[in-house]
Amino acid sequence: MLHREYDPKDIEQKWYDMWLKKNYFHADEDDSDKPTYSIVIPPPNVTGVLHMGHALNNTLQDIMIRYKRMDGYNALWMPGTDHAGIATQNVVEKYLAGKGVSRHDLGRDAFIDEVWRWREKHGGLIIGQLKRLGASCDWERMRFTMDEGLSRAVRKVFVSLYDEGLIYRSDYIVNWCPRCHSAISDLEVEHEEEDSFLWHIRYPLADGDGEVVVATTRPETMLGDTCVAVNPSDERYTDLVGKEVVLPIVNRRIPIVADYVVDKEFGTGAVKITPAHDLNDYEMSLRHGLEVIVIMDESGIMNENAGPYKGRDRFVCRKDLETDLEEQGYLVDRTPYRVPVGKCYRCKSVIEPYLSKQWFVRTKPLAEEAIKAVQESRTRILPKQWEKTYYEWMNNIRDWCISRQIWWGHRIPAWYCEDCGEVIVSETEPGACSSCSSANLRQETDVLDTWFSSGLWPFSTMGWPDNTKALQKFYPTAVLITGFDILFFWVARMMMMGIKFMGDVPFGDVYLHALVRDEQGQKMSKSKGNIVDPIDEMDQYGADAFRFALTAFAAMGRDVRVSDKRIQGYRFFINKIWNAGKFVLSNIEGFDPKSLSISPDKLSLADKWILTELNKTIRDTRSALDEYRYNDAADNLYQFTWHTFCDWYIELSKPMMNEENAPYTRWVLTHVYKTLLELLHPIIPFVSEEIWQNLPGRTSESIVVTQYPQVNHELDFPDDARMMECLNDVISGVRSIRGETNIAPSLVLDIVLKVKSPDMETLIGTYSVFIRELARVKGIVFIAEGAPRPRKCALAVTSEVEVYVPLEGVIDLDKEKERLDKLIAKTRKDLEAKQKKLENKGFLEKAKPEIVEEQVRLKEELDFMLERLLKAHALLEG
RNA sequence: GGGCGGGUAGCUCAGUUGGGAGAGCAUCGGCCUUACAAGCCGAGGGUCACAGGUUCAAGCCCUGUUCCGCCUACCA
Repeated sequence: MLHREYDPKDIEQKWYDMWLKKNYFHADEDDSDKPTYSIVIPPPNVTGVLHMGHALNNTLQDIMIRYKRMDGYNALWMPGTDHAGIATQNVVEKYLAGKGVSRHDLGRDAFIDEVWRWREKHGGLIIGQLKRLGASCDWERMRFTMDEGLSRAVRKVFVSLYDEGLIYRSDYIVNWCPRCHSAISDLEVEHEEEDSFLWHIRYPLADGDGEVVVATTRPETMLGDTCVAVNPSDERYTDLVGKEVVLPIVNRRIPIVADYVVDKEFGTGAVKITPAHDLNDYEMSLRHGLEVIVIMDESGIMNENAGPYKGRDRFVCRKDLETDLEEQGYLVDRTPYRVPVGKCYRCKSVIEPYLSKQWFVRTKPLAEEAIKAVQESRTRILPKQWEKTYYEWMNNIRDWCISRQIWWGHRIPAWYCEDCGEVIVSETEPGACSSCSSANLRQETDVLDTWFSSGLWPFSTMGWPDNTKALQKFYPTAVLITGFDILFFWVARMMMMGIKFMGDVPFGDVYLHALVRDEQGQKMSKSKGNIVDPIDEMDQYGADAFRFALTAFAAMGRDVRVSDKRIQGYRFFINKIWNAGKFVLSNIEGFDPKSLSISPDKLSLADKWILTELNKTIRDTRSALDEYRYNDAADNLYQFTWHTFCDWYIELSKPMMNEENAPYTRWVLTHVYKTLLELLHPIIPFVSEEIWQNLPGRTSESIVVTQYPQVNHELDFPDDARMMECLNDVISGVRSIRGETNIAPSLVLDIVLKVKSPDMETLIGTYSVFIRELARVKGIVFIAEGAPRPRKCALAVTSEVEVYVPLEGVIDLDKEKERLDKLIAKTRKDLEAKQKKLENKGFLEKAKPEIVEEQVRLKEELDFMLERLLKAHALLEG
């Protein structure tokens, strides 16, 4: 029996524990009977806590996995966490700072030990939260990107790409975060426009008179200038090319060169070139063989090359330099200017383009294959509009900087020979130099970008590089479900790596869901203070209501806005389901559905109707889930549960409970409700299980492993369903009259029905109990089609029936007139539009015949209604 | 600069080959009808951003305008 009131706290933990105990979530690679369905989880940061994005993402995955598991698939959901290099290192460093210790105090090995300890202590948090949400991952397969197995995969891939020349080490301008003390990839830089200035600075010619004025947004970099460039076709400067200017303050002589990339229109048409601190400038320096001068250290502090500014922070230097330039007459102008500023996505520090030696992946050849895979539909990207974005990025892909100057991560498997300088890249530590046999080797201290290891996730988690049974069984995965924000970071890289090392795409579908925003559509962030905590939501409304809300929000390709109000609305929905369960259970005590054999002749019209509606819901829900139309699935189920099953069928079933066919009603009631719970289970696992376990006629021990509902063609009665709709229309008609003319609900009415055919009269006669109970009617009198209409009645017209409610002594005549006036006006309007359409020759000639036919039918219906309404109105007067 | 998405009821949003404008919440009126007042019954409310075009027919397709949001970019 169910508790009187639904309380999520009573049931969620209980069932999750049971599911784990029964090992339902485990997918067996030796099971050869079932078709396979697999998903790998986007691994959350090991130090992270569950946020709304995770909640949405994992709810959507869980829905697919539970659906497929119930539907007979060998369904694997591979779980795990990501070591999140920079993020985790930052967290642990902050923790240590609280104790007054820096990572340098500890040293590399001790610090890494500290991070592992941190992970032991806090790494399980988010996993527990996923369980709270109901995630049905195969937990015994839990992986971590720093596990020995996955680390082996990383080394193998690195060495293999290096041997092929697809990984190389080179000096290049990278995005340097002076706070993280590391290079980061292009993707990890966030661009923002900020108010700043454009400085115009005078560079005097070295010999004789004259000067060149350059414009810059970063004046401090002039300390590292090694030339001034102009466009070769710029006549203003033709004579100056080849001459030298003197760099103010530092008094270095630098040449004026001509280069085609210089924009004549911008500023003065002359640009200062700082090869060590700007990508364009660096590339230009290669073309012209220029000197390269690094003027800052790794913390963004000016170094000895900055002369008098040595030791000052880069922004302090900018200010001081400006003052000095002005005092010495070099500053020509300073105008307000919007500049794009790159910031570290982790710590928001301003990124410094910085010349350093880094490791890169040559991505072009990998990207080509990844593009082809999507073009050939071996992988589908959904919603489709993201395909273009994917192509765009892949086509313009730049080499990927994979080295990070931090400690927490996969250490790059490269060693340098201290004697001969040879670089040895190897999966295992080499004993001696491959070139000179020296044992004097030093390992690379850099670690790899975290995304390098996540890029291998779909196969490294399954045991690669060993050719495991899991790989054979579950690779490629069916779908990757993730947020669009990591399409490049992660999805693109998995595509490249999967194709390269497995020879096959990592997933058949990529479903990209939207980002979760707050009610105002703002991105959630700690600084804005608009974070909605999923755990709070679950505490307040229960995991099921929360999941259902997320599912209903997840319209394809749209932002997801969380609204407390809506989540609460779905909490009420769960409550509705619960109460319906109480109703069902209280009416089937001692009833055994298996004792009955169901045949159509035993079923009432209402039974046939609800069974037909159920089939439709099964069809719609399945196709919605198959196509990742989550909100459609949720909406369909919501509509059917509340407004079809509860509002109508349960009410219809009440009077049937006392009839002789009551057992069949009980059967249908139980069957429909049980099926409904099964349809809902992937979305609301806990409450569906709780109620389902109380129902009779179960054939498995848990809803988790019961067959997902299939359309039952033997219990499909579309014609009967239409008849039932007619009856419902009569009920609605009476209710509408009641509502609008202020008839007291306690007043039981007599009505007169005028029907089109004797068949209809028989049908209504047979099921008049429905009308009597649901519309609160006592006497029903039928009159024939040709008979005179009763006077002084309110009228409701349906497509098949005219419903007369005698007014005298019952209702307000004027109210009814008003009501009819409104109806007449509306019907007239509809009719006019319809008529116009049907008088249009073009329509009759060109529209599809079935469309025309339909329009004619609708027009006739409107004609019929209007005529009745007008007559009723006239009769009111009499 | 390039690309993408959006502007539909007071609010938040659905609307799948072009063919009767929808939901939830809010609002108004009436109900303790024995599963549920976290509920039931009834009702009101929209020139589908704007302007053109294609079509017999446009919220939906095309063009332009405008306003928002996001992604991307080496114009100092």
